[in-house]
Amino acid sequence: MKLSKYFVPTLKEVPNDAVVKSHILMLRAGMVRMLSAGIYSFLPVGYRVIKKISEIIREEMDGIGGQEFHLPALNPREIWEETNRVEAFGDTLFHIKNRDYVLAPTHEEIMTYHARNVLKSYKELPQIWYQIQTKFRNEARPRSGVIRGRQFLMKDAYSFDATWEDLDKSYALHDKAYKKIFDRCDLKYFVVGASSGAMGGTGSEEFMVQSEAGEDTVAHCENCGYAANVEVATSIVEGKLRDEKSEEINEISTPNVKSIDELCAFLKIDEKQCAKSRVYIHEAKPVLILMLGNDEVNETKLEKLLGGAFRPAHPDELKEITGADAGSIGPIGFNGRIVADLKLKDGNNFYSGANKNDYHLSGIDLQRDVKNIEYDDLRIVKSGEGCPRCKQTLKVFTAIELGHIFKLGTKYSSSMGAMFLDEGGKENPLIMGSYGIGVERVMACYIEQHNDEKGMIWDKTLAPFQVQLIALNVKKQEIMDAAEKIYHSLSAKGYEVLFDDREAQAGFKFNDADLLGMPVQVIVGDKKLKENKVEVKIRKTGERFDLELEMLEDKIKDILK
RNA sequence: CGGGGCGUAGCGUAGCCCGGUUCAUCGCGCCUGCUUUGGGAGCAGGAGGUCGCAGGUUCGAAUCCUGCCGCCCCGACCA
Repeated sequence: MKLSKYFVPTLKEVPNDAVVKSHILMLRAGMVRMLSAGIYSFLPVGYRVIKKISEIIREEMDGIGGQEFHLPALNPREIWEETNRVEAFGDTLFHIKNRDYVLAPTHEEIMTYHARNVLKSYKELPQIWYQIQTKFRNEARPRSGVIRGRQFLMKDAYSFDATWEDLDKSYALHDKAYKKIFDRCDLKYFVVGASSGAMGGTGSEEFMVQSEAGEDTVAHCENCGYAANVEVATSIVEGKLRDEKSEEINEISTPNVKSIDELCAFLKIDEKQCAKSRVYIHEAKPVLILMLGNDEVNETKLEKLLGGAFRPAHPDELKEITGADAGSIGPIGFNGRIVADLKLKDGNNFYSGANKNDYHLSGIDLQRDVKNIEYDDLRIVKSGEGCPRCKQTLKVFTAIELGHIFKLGTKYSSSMGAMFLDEGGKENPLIMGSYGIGVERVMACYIEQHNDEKGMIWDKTLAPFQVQLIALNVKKQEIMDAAEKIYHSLSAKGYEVLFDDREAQAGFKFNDADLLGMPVQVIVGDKKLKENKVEVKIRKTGERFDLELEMLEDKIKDILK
C-alpha cells in the first residue's frame, strides 16, 4: 500500500478529549475517529488490526468445533420478552422508535431461538455456535475510547449440551481456546475465577488485563495466579498482634484528633496499634466495625456477614449511639454488636476512640475488654498483603475485562422452551454456556501494553503491515526506483508493506513510522543506496543496521519468522 | 443519573473576569511557487470561521444572562 494514496490521517498533537494511552495512539495513528460518544469509525489501518484479531479468534473457535453464524442485530422485542430481559437490561437496551425492534446487546435469545427449532435430540449435541458481530448497549457513560462504547464488536459463542458434565467440557474447551487467542495476540492477561454457585455447576471466569483504564479493581498474585475482584478478594493475616503483657486502659486527651493518621502523629505510634471504628445501621440497630489502622471496610463482605440492608450511620446518629462524633468512637462501652476484622483477632494494647469527643483510650485488650466481640474477614485487600493461596505478595490494580466465559445452565433454554429428548426419551432443557470476547478491547489492550513515547509497537501477528518502507527524498529517481523495486518484490513474497512514498522530510516520515509502529522499517536513502545498501530498523528494540539490497528479503524473512 | 470541566478553521489554542480600534489570535496542517531532503524544513503568497445552537440584555455580544445540544473526566450503574 502506498501511503501517498492511503487514508492514514496521523496527528502530531494529542486530541484534547482523549486521555487513555491506547485511545490517544489510535487517534494519532489515524486508526479510528469518533462519530459520537462511544461510537467509533475504524479507518483502514485500524480495521486491518480488527480483521487480524478476528481471524485469530476464528481459527481458535473453529479449532474447538465452533460454527460461525451471523445473526441480525435488529431483533423483534417480543423475543426479549420471553426471557424478561427487556426489563432486566432496562435503559441499556436500545429500542427502535418506529417499529417494535430492539438492537441486540448480546445474543443468548436469538441463538436459543434457533436452537429450540432445530436441536431436538441428544444425538445432535454438543453444539458450539459463535459469531463476530456488532453489539449495541446504551451505556450511560462511554469512556476510554474504544474500550467502553455504545456500539462494539464482540465474539460471542454459545454452547448447547445434553448434560452438566458435557457443559464442563464445552466450558473447558473455551477456556483453552481463549488462552490460545490471548497468547497469540501477545497479551499479558490473567484469569479471575468466580464460582457463583447459584445453580449447581455454574461458574464463570473473566480474562483480564491490567490497565489504568480498567473498570474493575482486582487483587492478583503473579506467583500462583490467584486473582479476584477486590470485592471478594482475601489476603492472609500476618503475624501475631498480641503483646506479652496487656497494659491497663488509659484515657488520653487527644484534642482535634480525628483520623488514624492524626492519632498516630499525635501519639507517635504506628497505625498497626490502632483500632479504627465504623458504625453501620443494620435492621435499625447499630453495629460497630473495627478495622486495623487504615484498613477500609469492604461493604460487599460486610453485606455477606450481616445479610439484608445496612448503611453507614449518619453523623447525628453517631452522637446519639456512642456519645461521640466520628473520630472518637471505640469499642469500650459501645452498646451493640461489635465485629472486628481478622487482623485484630485477640489483639491487645490497641488505641481506639473513648466514645467521648477528643479522647482516646490506650491499652485496649480485645480479649479482656470486649467480651461479645466477633471476628470476620471484612477488609479491602491492599497491595503488598499476602496471597491467600501462596502467601506471596498481592498486587491490587485496575483491570479491563477482555473476555468472559460463563456456564449459563438452563436459564434461557427453560424460559424459552428449548428442549431436547435424552436417551431415555425424556424432554430436558438444553444446557448452555456463553462466551464473549471484546474485539476492540483486544486491540486497545494490546496497544496499552505495547507502546513507547514514540508510538505503538506491533508484533508481526497483529501489525496492520509487517514492513514500513520509507523512501527518503522521493524526487530522486534512483531512490524511488530502488524503493519501488523493494516494494514490489516484498509484496510479491506475500509481505504486507506500507510504502511511504510521500513527499516529505525524513524526520516527518521517521516519526510517522514510529507512531504507526510496524515491526520492521526499511529506509531507502541516498548515501546508503550508493553503497547498494538500505537501512533496516526494528521498531521494538530500536536496533538499526545497514544491509546489502540482495540480503534484504532473507533478513526480513528471518526477522518476521 | 449526580458532581466537575470544556465547546473559537481539519488539529491544538489566545481573547471571555473587565462588552467596543489587537476582535476574531497564534502554531501545526492545507493550496501555489522556489529552495530544502537521514529525525516533524525555509522563504514568499493564499484558502479556510454561522466563535456549539437558540433566545435575551445592550446603541453594540466570542465576551454578560437564560435555555438547549454536544464532548471529556470523577462517581453511580454495567446482562
